[in-house]
Amino acid sequence: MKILVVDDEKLLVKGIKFNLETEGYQVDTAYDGEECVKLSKVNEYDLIILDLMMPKLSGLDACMQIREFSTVPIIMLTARGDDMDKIIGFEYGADDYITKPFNILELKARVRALLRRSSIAKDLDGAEKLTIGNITLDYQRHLAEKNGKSIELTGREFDILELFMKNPGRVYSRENLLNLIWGRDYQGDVRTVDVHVHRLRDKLESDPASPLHIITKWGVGYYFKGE
Amino acid sequence: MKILVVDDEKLLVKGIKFNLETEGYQVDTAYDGEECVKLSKVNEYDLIILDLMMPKLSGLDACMQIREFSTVPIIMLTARGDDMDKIIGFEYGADDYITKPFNILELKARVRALLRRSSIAKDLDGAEKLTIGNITLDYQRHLAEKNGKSIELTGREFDILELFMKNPGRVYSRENLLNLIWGRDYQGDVRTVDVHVHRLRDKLESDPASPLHIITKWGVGYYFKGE
DNA sequence: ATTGATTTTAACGGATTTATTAAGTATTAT
DNA sequence: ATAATACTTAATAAATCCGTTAAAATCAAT
Repeated sequence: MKILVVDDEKLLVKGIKFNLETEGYQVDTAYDGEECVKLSKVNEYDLIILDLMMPKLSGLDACMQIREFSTVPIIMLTARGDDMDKIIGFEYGADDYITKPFNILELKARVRALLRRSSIAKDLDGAEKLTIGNITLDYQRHLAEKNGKSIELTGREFDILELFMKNPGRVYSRENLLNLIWGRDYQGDVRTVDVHVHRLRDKLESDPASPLHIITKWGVGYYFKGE
Repeated sequence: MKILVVDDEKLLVKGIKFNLETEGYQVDTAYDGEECVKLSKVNEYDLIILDLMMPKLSGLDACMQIREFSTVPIIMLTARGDDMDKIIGFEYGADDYITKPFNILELKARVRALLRRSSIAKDLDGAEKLTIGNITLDYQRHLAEKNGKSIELTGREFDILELFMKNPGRVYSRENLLNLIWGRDYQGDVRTVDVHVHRLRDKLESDPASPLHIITKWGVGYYFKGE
C-alpha cells in the first residue's frame, strides 16, 4: 500500500511518515501542492494525506486537480475552524478530513478505514469493480451490472452512480452533486440533476417509480441504498 | 467530567485544580509522569493536562505510554521554545498544547473545547454524528438512529431534534423554537410547534403518549432528555 | 371533584418539492 | 456534413410536507 503525505511542516510530515511506515505502508512525501499533483500523476497511490494550507497550491486546489484524473482516496488535514464548512461538505472531492492538532492513533484508524473501504474497488482478478449489494460498477467497461445483466451508462450517469456507490447512505444535495460532478464553476439549473437521476432510475431500478437504490431524501437530496 | 492535572510545580497544579473545580469539573492531581500513567490506568478520565518537563517520566513519554491503552484527550503544557517541534511535529499523541506562562481563561476555553469535541464525533466511516443516550443524529445520512434502527426525519423534525440534542435538558419555549428554527421574522401560530413535537415523538418514542426523550415542561415548553 | 388553562391528537388544504415528459441544444461519431 | 447520442431546459403532474384548526385529553389549582 502506497501513501503520499503532503504538508509544508516538514517535521509533521516526517512524524506521519515514520508512524505509517511502522504500520507497514510505503510512504512518499511532498511539501507543497504542486509537488503533490506532480507525484500523484506519476505514481499510483492508494491514499493521499493532504494539508489544507500550503505554499504554491493549496490543499483544496491540489485536491481538485487530482480529482481531474484520479479517484484516489484523499484525507484532508485542517486547522480547526479553517474552511471547515466547505470541507465537511466534501465539495472538493476529499473523502475524509482530520482537524489539527490530531492524535496519530486517529489518523492511523482513518487511513485503515479508507484503505479498507476503497480496496473493495480493486477486485479479484485485478478487474476494477465496485460492488454494493446486487449492483456492480465496472470501471474498465464503463458500465453497471445488476444480477449479471449489463446496463449501459452515459458519462454523467456513470459519475453520479460512482459517487453514490462510494458513499452509500450519504445524502447529496443537488448543489453538492453539481459541484462534485459538473465542477464548481458550473452555472446550470439544479433541476438537471433530477433528470439525470430519473434516467439512472429508469436503467437501474426494477420499478423506477418506487426505487430501491437511488432514494430521494425529501427537501435534502438523493442517496444510494445498498440493499 | 473527570480531569487529571499533572505537573511537578505543586502550586500551579493547585491553581489549575481550583479553577477547574469552580467550573464544575472533578479534578485529580499528580506530580510526576509515573504517577500520571498509573492513575490514568485506574481511572476513566475525560481529559488529562500534562506538563512536558517532569521528574521520573517526561510528559511526552507519559503521553506515549497512555496512548498505548487510551484515546483520552491530552493537553500538553510546555515552556515556550521547549521541544515545541516534537510536540507539533512528531505527534506523540497529544491533542492540544499550551505554552507557559498561560492565561487561565485560555486553559479553561481549551478544556471546554476538547471536552465538547468528544460529543460531536466522527465514526470510522467519517460520518458526523451526535449521540446523546441511545439516540444518534447522523448528519450525513440526515436521519436519527435509536438502538441501531434508522428513523427517517423531515427537514423541520431534523432541525428541532438537533437543537434539542445539542442542549439536552435545556427547556425551549414555543416562541424560542419559532425564533431559532423558523427564524426571527416568522409570523406563525405557536401551536405549529406542538404538532411537530408530536410527530417527532411518534417517530422517536417507544410509547409516544408517555415520552422518555422529548419532554413537556408544563406551562413552559419542551426539552430533550438523554436517557 | 370541578374548573379553566394547557397540551395532545387528528384531519385537511395550501405550499413546496420532486417526478415525469417533451422539446431544444450541444457533443460525438460516422 | 449529417446522424446519432447525450445533455439541458422548461412545463406540467404528482407526491410530500407544513401549518392551521378544532376537538379530545391532560394537568394544576381551587
